[in-house]
Amino acid sequence: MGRWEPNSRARLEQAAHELYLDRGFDRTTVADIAARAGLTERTFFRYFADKREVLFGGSGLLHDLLVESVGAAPASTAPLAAVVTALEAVGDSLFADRRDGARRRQQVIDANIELQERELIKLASLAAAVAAALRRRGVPDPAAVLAAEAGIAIFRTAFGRWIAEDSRTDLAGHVRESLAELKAVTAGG
Amino acid sequence: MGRWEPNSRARLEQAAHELYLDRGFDRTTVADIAARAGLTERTFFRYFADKREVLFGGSGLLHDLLVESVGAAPASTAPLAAVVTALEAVGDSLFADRRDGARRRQQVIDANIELQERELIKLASLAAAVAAALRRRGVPDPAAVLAAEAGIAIFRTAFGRWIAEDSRTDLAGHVRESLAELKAVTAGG
DNA sequence: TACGTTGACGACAGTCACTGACATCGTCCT
DNA sequence: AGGACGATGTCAGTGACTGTCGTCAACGTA
Repeated sequence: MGRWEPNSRARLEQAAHELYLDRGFDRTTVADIAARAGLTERTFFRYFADKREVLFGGSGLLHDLLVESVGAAPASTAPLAAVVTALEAVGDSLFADRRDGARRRQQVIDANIELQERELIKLASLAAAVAAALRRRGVPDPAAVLAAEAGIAIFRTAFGRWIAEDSRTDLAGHVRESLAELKAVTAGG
Repeated sequence: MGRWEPNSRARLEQAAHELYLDRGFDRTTVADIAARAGLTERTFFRYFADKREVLFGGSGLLHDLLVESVGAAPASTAPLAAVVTALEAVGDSLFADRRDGARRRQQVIDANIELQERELIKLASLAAAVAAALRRRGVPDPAAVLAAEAGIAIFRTAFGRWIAEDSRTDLAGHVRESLAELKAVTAGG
């Protein structure tokens, strides 16, 4: 047995989520989080770059899976189709049984501007990574960026509706709907 | 004559821009800025909510003009067309003779992640305002958000290319090009 | 002219996020 | 046994941001 309780990182994450949810993000200090986890402030910052990052630990996984999935599409697939197919697959495999958790997380983020800033930059870096994956498929530059950006916009609106709903529809369905909406909008304008 | 030099806000803005540009954002303290402007740190925070906000003073103007311009389009205009037309008009009238300034500003922002976060949330709030303006025109909700989001994506890529170029093309031209690219991408995928 | 009010700023103390340097002590390896 | 290692604690520091109060010129008003 080690000198300390195991799973420090998970304990910090758990403590932070709980405190953010009931006190709100800006009324919980890092010292609070560390104390609840039975650790010190300094240790918190060894696991998380800053107070916000606790809520975005899963974004790396989404990032990797999305890039991989875009790269794996048949060579003949059109750029936006490759992105949307990747979103459907990854979204379902990653979020299928976690809607309540996602809802709570989003509730915390929606209540705080700094957290929204962090979320936006994560999404922007996701878009950049998808654009790079498209370029590797031979898609030239303005198109690659725009297809990636459009894909992320689709994902955002789809995710929002998936979270807002009570009925048991899947995320992928919302993604397909949002794609259709976007196509209608760009065709008409 | 007042008890102090006039134009405190402008002096702080000037000092901040100069320091951000040559030392970089994170190696200049608010005390530095205030001292160069002949003021105190406390006064800086009376004019700017935080250290980043100094670089985003003009965003309110862009916000208002864009919303007004979207609202002023003929009722028959399609959503995305209204947004893009507004972007062309406002972009030209607001940035026409300020490309060098915009370039320097962007250089500072691109060098610092916190500033990119702030820029992204400004753009997101711009998109939200445009979506609201579209809703006032009777555009239903998924379409309004997607058209606004698409418009902002168009603006971002257009602005990026406008800044990167040396030749004297106008911003509106880049906006039209980006729109065409997006249409091609969404039609194909 | 005297006097009260206001507005812009300074002074000061305090909180909190975040960092660097170093100490501590189980665990593991030889 | 003994030394290297890894996870954590301790401590001191910087800097962003806030609340509170004091100051003083300008301005209006009696």
